[in-house]
Amino acid sequence: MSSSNNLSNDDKLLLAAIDLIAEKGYNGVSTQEIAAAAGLSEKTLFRRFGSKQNLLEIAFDRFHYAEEMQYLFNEKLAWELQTDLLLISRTYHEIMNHNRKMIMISIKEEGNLPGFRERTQKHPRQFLGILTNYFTAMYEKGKLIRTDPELQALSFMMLNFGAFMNNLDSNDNFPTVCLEAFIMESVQTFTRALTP
Amino acid sequence: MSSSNNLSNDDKLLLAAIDLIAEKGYNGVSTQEIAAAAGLSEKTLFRRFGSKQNLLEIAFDRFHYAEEMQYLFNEKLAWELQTDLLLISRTYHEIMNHNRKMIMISIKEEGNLPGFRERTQKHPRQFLGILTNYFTAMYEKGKLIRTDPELQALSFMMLNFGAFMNNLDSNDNFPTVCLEAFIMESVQTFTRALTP
DNA sequence: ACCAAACGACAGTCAGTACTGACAGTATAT
DNA sequence: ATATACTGTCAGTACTGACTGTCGTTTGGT
Repeated sequence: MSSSNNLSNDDKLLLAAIDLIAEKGYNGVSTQEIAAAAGLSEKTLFRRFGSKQNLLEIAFDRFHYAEEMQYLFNEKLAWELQTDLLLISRTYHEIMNHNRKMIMISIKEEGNLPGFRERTQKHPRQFLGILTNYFTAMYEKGKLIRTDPELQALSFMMLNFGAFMNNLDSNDNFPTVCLEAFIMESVQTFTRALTP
Repeated sequence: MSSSNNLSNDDKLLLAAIDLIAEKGYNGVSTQEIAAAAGLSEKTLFRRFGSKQNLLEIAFDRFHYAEEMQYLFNEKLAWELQTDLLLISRTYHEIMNHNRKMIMISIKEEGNLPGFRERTQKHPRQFLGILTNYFTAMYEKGKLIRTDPELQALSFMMLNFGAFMNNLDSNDNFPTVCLEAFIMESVQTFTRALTP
């Protein structure tokens, strides 16, 4: 009745693992808890995944959304700074938010489970590359002042990364600031700074 | 020979605890490891601190540097955007870097040991307040365009916060970008955007 | 109805961990 | 020398956590 989702038992376990490990850390959560949160027995957990570590590993691969965003830019860009930066900023937060639990895990567990950090940082790297190319192209079109495009791209990313990290624990640390207002203000700042 | 620092035994334990917990997390480190890293016996650890949790608690209070920065601004500000933002940015990174281990702990252990997060966020909050006031004052002096000073201050902080978080694990994730160049570029961006 | 695959309940193994107690060693101050 | 205030060693307790084996029960497909 209550836990009659149409999820497979495997997915229930994987999602429960992600939830709990993101919250309490890998060493802060027991296989009992994970199984209980999934509404299944601990035995099933080990039958299906063999070990706790393998459970997390598979969970990570299964639910780490790695959508390609290359096309998103090539198709949708208007080559007008303000609207493009808005699109980029929103897309960034969308993707990061989609993977927020994985990012939380990769940050917390970087000392214990090596290799996770790299996976969650594919997107940011890709973003940085795309954004750098975008700035370069905009400069060549005469729509941007002369700057170091990579440093500029990094600045814009760090700004959004900082905002994302600040909202990660969802109990907003800095009061009364909604993300949308923040995005619009910061995009306007960069637009004003970079237009010739 | 090797571990003949002139630190007290208590401080050796506290510093070892901070090092290891920041790296592996509270549940990822045993009291044995901490004592061994301090070059002391586990028994001494418990004799002096009673419990593992109390050890961390005291370590946090003892080595969480809470320097007052209010004066730093009131005294040193030149009321000229670029130089002031540079000062603010560098001061921010200095303080955050000084407390990097504590911040790491507070992020990793937020789900397990409540109350630590708040302590490490006193500085950021104070920073935000001061910076907001600064922007307001600068606007009244006619040296700033009209914007929401709090949002603007938040943007500037988030940018630096993002850069700090990105460098936290010290194996720089985004290649070949030194902090100083980043600071100068981002300050220039904000200066250009905010001067009338 | 029947079979096979998956599941749960239970007991149990084994290593690790926070923490304690008893006893002995070492330095310094008087 | 003696007291004091520290230490380290070692054995041990109580508990938890990852993981396994057994067996009976459930479930879905034919």
